[in-house]
Amino acid sequence: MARASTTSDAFNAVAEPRRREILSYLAGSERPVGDIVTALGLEQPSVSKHLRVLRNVGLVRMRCQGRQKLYRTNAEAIRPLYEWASTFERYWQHQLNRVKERAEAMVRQGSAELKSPGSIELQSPDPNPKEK
Amino acid sequence: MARASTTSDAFNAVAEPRRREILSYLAGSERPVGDIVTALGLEQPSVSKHLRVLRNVGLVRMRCQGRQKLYRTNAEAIRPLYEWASTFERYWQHQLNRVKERAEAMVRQGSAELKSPGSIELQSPDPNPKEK
DNA sequence: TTGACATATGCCTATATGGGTATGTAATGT
DNA sequence: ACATTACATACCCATATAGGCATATGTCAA
Repeated sequence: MARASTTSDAFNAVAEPRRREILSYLAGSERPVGDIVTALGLEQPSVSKHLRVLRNVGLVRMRCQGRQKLYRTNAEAIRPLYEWASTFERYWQHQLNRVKERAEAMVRQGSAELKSPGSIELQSPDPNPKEK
Repeated sequence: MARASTTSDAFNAVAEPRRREILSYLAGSERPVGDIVTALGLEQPSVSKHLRVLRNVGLVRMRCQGRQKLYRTNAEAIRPLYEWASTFERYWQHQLNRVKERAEAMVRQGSAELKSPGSIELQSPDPNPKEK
């Protein structure tokens, strides 16, 4: 079978970069579709489709006002993502400690294996370092 | 064009439910592929492919040990998701306050529009309530 | 070397998508 | 009524899957 439908859940809906941009843009204040089109530089039908997906999973709410439709992001629907990610918080804290400890140990024994003890790379570590 | 590649970033990789399961399973301790297969009840080639995707975006690390390969989730790579989601934290708190205020106002004036003031639905609100 | 075990890849298929373009529809203006 | 504005849909197409199955690769054991 193919990939799961983007309309299935927030995780899939948010996997699309443009939809994340839309969500950020619509956070805080409601806006008509046209504003999104000009703000993000996308084609109008494209925006409509993304909004459709976002609406289906509850990530945005819509309200009609005359001939325009005002959208705003429903932040509440992002919470499940937040909670899932925070499940791993304790683990990345562990990793932080492990790295720090190893770094300090190396510094103590004057090892040159660590290039710059003051700027330990944590944001984008090498995906697959040779361990041992 | 089609949807963005799942190997492009963590958001896409995590959109797949099975991959989320794998990440949870591999959080905390490293495990050989076989364990994942039996634990999650997936086909071995399927697991290998998911691991490949997860590795490409840095969500898991791999280490060889004899004829097995030990995988563990790299929690650090989940942080960007966490941070993105937490961007919306202030908004869902706003919504919380708004709902609470309305609820309290209704309770004060004895309105019956709110069925049960004590259990305000926040987790899965109606995606598109008729506003006005 | 031969064989068993642990994983990774290759290949094929059905499907879901996102972009682009054209068109449908509803609301407002003249 | 007619034109215009603001969106939503329909349709077509190229593409990236994910699943299932067969097979290749790498490692250890006898």
